Amino acid sequence: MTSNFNMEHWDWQAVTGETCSNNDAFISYMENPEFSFGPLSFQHGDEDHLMSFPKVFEPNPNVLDELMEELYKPFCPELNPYTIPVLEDHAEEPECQKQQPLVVSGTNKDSTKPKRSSRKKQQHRLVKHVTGDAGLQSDIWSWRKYGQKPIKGSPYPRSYYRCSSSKGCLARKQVERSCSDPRVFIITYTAEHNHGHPTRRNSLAGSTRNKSLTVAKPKNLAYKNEPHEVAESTVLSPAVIKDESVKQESITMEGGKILMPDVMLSDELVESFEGFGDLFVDQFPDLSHELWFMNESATLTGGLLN
DNA sequence: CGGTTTTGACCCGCGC
DNA sequence: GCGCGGGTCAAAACCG
Repeated sequence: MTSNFNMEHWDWQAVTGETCSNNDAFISYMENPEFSFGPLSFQHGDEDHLMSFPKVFEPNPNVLDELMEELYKPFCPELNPYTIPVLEDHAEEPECQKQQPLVVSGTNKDSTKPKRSSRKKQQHRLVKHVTGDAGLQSDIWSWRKYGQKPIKGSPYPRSYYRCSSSKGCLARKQVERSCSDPRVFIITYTAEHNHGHPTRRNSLAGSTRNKSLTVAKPKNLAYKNEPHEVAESTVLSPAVIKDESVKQESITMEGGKILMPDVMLSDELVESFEGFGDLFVDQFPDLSHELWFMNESATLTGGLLN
């Protein structure tokens, strides 16, 4: 969002629209007008699509109708001239980081526990490419890291996170650096949140330790013959994990229900909301917690940049 | 105290 | 059948 863009010029009620009543979609629509992110992937029926917006776009209130049409196109692929089909496994992804199908449930140490489902059962996956050094973004969900593994062919390990916003939530995400562009982080989301957006984040206790980001060479036999020099880890500080800059947002559309796996807010958007809070709350009292989130995001951003 | 990260071990699918 | 590679578990340590 450019600095001369005034959020107050927007007809927020119109942008929300009657077909977009939930908060998730609303926030996404708020993000869309910026058009500053790259390709936008989304799913419609069984097909994945990739849509590209202009990199530079300065919304003009006078063309709101046109913008509205553009905004709704992600959810109506047949209307979107930018739509192109994409492969399940992120076609442009380097070979070294193509993923195996994911496993759903836990281990089988205990025979009473449910067995892992077949890896052939491809779970629905959403892939985002983000940059961690450009703008700082926030992830509304709370994630708890539960594992990290070195990836063959990539100098960077992959980190595994599960949603800690709600117990029993199956949502997971994987974070890894792109081996082709270390500035780019590849975030893969699997499963869906079975709960609404948290009205507040979980405690940050234990999440702010300041340890070295380097990763010890794995001792697993599987890697004993591999000079796995981890020069720069995929491990991010918790704040960075929650403040990735989104280059690509994924949207799932199933049976007419719009599912937002995650909502990433641009730093420019956060800036736009400075001084806009009162107006926002007046018009959307139900979304006041989102505003709280954006304010916190701005705080996090400042803290990281200092 | 309740949340997190770290990390070695374990488990499983798949290719050979 | 075996080994590799990737995903998860769980104990320990850490943090507010």
